[in-house]
Amino acid sequence: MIKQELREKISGLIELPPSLQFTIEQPPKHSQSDLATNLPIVLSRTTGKEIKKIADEVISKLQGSQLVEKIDFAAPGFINFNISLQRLAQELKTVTAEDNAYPGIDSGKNKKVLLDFVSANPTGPLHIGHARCAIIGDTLSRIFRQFGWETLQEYYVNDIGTQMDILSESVEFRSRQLNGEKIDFPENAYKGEYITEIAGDINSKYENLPQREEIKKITLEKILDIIKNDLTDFGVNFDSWIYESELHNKGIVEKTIGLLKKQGVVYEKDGALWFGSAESGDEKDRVVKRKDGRYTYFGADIAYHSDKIARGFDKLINIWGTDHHGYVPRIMSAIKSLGYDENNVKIILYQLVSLSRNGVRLKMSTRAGEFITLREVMKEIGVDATRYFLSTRTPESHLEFDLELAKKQSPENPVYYIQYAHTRCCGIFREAKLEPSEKIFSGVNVSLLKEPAERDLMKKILFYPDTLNSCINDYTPHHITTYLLDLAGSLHKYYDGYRVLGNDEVLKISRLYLINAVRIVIRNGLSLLGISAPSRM
RNA sequence: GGGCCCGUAGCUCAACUGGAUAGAGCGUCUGGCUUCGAACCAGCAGGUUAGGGGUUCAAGUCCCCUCGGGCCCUCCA
Repeated sequence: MIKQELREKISGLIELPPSLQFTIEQPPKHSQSDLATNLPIVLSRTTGKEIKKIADEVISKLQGSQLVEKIDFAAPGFINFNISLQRLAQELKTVTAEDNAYPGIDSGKNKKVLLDFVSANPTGPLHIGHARCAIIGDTLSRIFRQFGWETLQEYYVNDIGTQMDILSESVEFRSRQLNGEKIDFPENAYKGEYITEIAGDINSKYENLPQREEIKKITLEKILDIIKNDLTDFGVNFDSWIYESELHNKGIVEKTIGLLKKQGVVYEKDGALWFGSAESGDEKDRVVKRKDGRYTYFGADIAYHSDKIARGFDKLINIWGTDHHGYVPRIMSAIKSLGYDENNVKIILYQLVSLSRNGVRLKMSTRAGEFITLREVMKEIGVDATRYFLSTRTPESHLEFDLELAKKQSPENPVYYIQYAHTRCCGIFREAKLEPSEKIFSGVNVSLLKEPAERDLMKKILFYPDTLNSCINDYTPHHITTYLLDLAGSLHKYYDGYRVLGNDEVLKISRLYLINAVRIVIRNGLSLLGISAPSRM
C-alpha cells in the first residue's frame, strides 16, 4: 500500500516524536502531484523548528529515492511527491502476476472475524432496507477475505417471542378462512400475501389444522426458505444460521445470566433480573429475565454474544439499523462484563432506507403487508445495479430509493459505465487476438508509457490496495465504487485518445500490458462488490 | 421533554476523519463515430457546503445556537 510505504520511508529518515500524527494523502489536482504530507506543519508545532527547515531536511534526505521523485515544498507547509515510474511499473508487474488474487495482502492472516448481519425477524420476505444491510455485510466480508481474514457470516434468527406468536396466529387464521370459516382477521396480524400462500400450503398438506406450535414451525421454515433464496439470488451467502431458541434449549442463556449474577452485575429487583448497564454508560439498567420467568430479547442476546466470544474471534462485527442505536450501550456494557475487549467489537449502524415511487413515499410495513420486496427490486432493477446503488453510499447517509427513478436511470447507471470500461479492455484483446499471459508480455517496455493518460492509469492502479484498506478502516464498501468510477473514467478517456493496437509492436505490447492491469483491477473490484464484470455487453 | 444521525450543484451522492482552488454521475446545452464497441469522449452552465457564531496556520469536517428531515426513549423484538 503506497501510503503506508511512504509513511514508513519518511519515518525512517527523520526523528519523530512517537505519537506524532501526520497525514499521507492525495493532494488536490492543481498541485500536480500524487501524494502529500503535512509533516512539516505538525512537526513544527511540537518541536518548534521552522516549517521550511523541516521540509528541506526531509526533501534532501529523499533525493535519489526509488519510491518518489519531484519532491516539492508547498505553502503553508506541505511536501508534495510524485511517484517514480519504477514504483508504478512494479505495481503493474504485481497486478499481472497475481491476477485474480490481486492485491495479495495478508494483513489479516490467521485472524478471524464474525459478521452478524441482516438477522431480520423471520416474519416475511426481505425488503430493500434489509438489502442495504446485506450488501454492507457481504461486501465487507469479501474485503476482509481479500486481506487474508477468515470470515464467518452469521444470521441470528429470532425464532421465538411475540412476533413469532402473532405470525403463526396470522397463518392459522388465514388457514381457517381458506377452509370456509367466517372469522375476522385480527387487527395486528401479518397481512402479506405470503401468509395466505403458506396457509394454503398447510391446508393442502394436512387433513386437520395442526396445533399452533406445529404451524409456527412450518411457517418459520417456509419464511426462512424465502429469505435464504432471496439472499442467494442477491449474491449474499451466510455460513451460519443460529437460532435464538437453541440458545435457550441448550441452557446457554441461563448459564450466561447465572455467570453474570455471580459477578454481581446481574441483580434481582421487583421480581425480575436486571443487568447493571447504567454503570457503563447506558441510561438505565435493563431487564434480562422478566417477572414471569421468561428471558428478554436482551437476555438472550447477551448469551448469543457470549457464545460468539467463546467461539474465538479476533473481531466481532454487528450491522444494525440506526433504529437500534439506543441498544448499543447496553450490549457493549454486556460484552465488557463478559470479559471481551470492547475494542474488538464494531457495531456498524446504517440509516434506514426510505422507499418511494415517483417521489411519493411508500410506507414499509411487514405487518400490514405493504412493502416492496427485495425480490421485486432485483427483478425491476437487476442485481448488479441494485448492489451498486446500495454500495455507493456511506452507511450513515439517509438513502432515498425511488423505484421509478432507479428504473429510469438504470440504463445510465454508473455501474454500466464501469462494466463498459471492463468490456472495452476485453474488446482490445479480442481485436488483437491475444490472451493475456506472461509470455506475450515478455517484451514490455514500461518507459514507453509516457502519455499523461497512461501515467494517470498507472497511478490509479497503484491506489487500489489503499482504497480497500480505507474500506476496512471505515467499515464501509463505498470507497470502492467511487474508486472504480474514477478508474473507469480514466480508461474511457485513454481509450478515446490513444490507440492501443498500433504499428509499433513494443508500444502495442506495453499498452496491452497496462490495459490488462486495468482490466484485472476493475474485475477484482467489481467482484468484491458482488457485481459481474462482463467481457461483452 | 431527553438522546442519536443527517442537511453539499436541478437530482443522486463523494470529499481519504482538520488540509491546499469542494469533486463525480445523471439531467440541460454545444461539438465529436470510415479508425481497438459512441453503454464513450471533449467543452459550457450549475455552490455563501441549511443559517448564524466560535476554536486555528487551516473548517463541508470540531464546539455552541437556530431551522428542517429521520430514528430511538418497553419486564417489544
